[in-house]
Amino acid sequence: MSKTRTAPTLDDVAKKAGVSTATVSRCLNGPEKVSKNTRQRVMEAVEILGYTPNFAARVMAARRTFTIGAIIPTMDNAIFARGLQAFQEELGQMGYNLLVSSSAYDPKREEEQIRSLVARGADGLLLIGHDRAASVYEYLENQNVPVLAAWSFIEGERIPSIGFDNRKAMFALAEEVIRLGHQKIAMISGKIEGNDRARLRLAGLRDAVAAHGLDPSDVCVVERPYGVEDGTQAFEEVMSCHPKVSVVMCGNDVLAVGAVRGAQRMGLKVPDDISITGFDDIELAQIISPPLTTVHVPHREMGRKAARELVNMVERKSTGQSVDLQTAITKRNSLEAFAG
Amino acid sequence: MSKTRTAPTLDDVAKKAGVSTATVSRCLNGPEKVSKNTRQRVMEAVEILGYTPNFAARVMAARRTFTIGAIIPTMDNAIFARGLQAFQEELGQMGYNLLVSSSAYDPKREEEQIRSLVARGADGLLLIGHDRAASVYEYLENQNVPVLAAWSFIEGERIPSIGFDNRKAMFALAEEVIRLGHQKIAMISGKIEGNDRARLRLAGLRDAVAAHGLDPSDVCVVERPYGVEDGTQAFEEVMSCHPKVSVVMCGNDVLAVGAVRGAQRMGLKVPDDISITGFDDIELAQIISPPLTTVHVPHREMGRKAARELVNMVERKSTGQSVDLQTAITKRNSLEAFAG
DNA sequence: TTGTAAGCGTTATCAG
DNA sequence: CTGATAACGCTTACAA
Repeated sequence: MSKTRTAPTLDDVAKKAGVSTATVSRCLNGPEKVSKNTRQRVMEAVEILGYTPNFAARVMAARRTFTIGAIIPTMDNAIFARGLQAFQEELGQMGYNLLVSSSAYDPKREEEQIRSLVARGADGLLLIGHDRAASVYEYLENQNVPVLAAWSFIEGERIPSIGFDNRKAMFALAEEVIRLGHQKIAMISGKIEGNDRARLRLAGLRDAVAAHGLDPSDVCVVERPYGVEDGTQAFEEVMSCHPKVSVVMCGNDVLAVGAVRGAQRMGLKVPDDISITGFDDIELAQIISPPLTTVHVPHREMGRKAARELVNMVERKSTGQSVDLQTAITKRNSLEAFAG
Repeated sequence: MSKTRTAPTLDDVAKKAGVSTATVSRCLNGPEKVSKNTRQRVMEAVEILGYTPNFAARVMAARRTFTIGAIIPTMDNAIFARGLQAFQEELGQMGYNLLVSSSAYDPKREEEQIRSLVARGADGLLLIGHDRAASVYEYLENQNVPVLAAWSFIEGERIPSIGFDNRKAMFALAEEVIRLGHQKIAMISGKIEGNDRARLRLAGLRDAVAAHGLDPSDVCVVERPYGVEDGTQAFEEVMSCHPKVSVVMCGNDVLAVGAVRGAQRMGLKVPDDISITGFDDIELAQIISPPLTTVHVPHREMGRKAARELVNMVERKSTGQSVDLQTAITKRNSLEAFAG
């Protein structure tokens, strides 16, 4: 008779309170639908038993979870942290929970996580960016789950997006760089496969180069996975292959921080000997010295707006409104006029 | 008749394949229990329909989720990121999923999240540290869910822990500080309520001060929520109230980075005018200049070990083994001998 | 206001 | 190897 104890159920509560399960259920969900007396008895029983409703059962019966799933490329750094935090806060205010998974920038993993979150009954999904296999979108449509993309605004994609124009943003920064007299430009980009942000930032740079009569094929591009150390190595590679480069534009601030460290390691002064730019304007960008000239992204606003829009979609109040948030160039000290 | 399409179920698959639901279920779980022919037919149907098993239903029937829940104080910075990443990777290898929530360092929120994760059927829970209301532990025992604490090793607590001795670690760093001739010491601590790591780090500092014949009530302590800017403000406060302080020991690296910036803002050179120490040895510690002297914590090892132990507990192969990981002082440049 | 009972989509037991 | 069928714990008409 050493049966392992099992969590109490609705039934246990009902028995202890001397009512039906339906009544207990009502107490818990819409307390106003139950007389004060019974409610008190029920709540007491709940308290004594330490009852917590079984989520799976509730989901099955109610066909709603009030939870939103989000899949981000990584939680190993700050790029998505701030926006996601705002996303979660806003969701919380609207009575929704957030479930986060990270895909480690791996499309396969992302697909698994999407399926897992959907199977778990997420009422809606937040995804980062647009680049993914068509089959994923088909699956999503089939499952009839509202999905919103963030961190990238692109019109005419299969899902609406609350984000910003990565191409335009990088274009603007590159123009500034060129205006400052730089001609030999290198880029350290994140991995481009399945990553429209990286892809479009590079495209934006090429646009600007071309627009100013320089040769786009002249810009030296190195593609790296994500991480400070990757940035450092990439920087060293760039400088050894192309010593005449006067500015290294990085696909994000983390790579840029790595690049700055690479420069320091090589005994190069930033920005005197070499300019470096970032993208995202995470906290790190101001902390490193020299502080980074970078593209400022309205992370928190994006998170909040995405939360509101996604919930609207879930509640069928919207079919998906995209919004193009404005970015801005934040000038700090890592970029300077070409003195060469 | 504009019925919104609904995700396909086991039943749909069974019909399409011309078999019973039981067979489909077997196909999906233990493929070897089904003849090759039927399996093929079933898989085809699954494919065509784009079927994904409903997680809630599965959980209800199987009474297992193969998911582990973790509640961390914040995802807004790197302190827990690295360890958690390792935790997730290890879980993945063992066939488990991870669900993460963050409590924003709020005990109430943490309790909600615990209940939510348990209700969601988490097979086991990872919590950070030990300080929480007894009622929480009672609830957990009542629910019969294995729980493990991390980031803090304390013997004799209600749950086993895979972590390190925060008190001892800070004691060691403080001894080093004192050995270097510092006598006027200040501490910028994280919020202590419900946070044993913060509490014990402060205690460790006081231990060391007392052990060296200094007056513990002489150390100026300011307690702050978490964040770079909090560290900066705290630093300014400390220096204006206690200008003779020669070293500011911070409860974690984020606060320390803030403190360094505060010093810079006040025109103080670190470490010439003032020494600053951190705790955790996150990536940021090496990036800031001067790089931080801090306590190195074996984040990844902790994450991996915690994953293995928790899964053992879930699978009833262990009743909970604690482990005390070793920390070490990482000497960089933010701490120097007292020159006054 | 409360109770009864029919699902919700799986898995698992037991026959065949 | 396969098929019925009984759980699993909850919500929600529908009745009372």
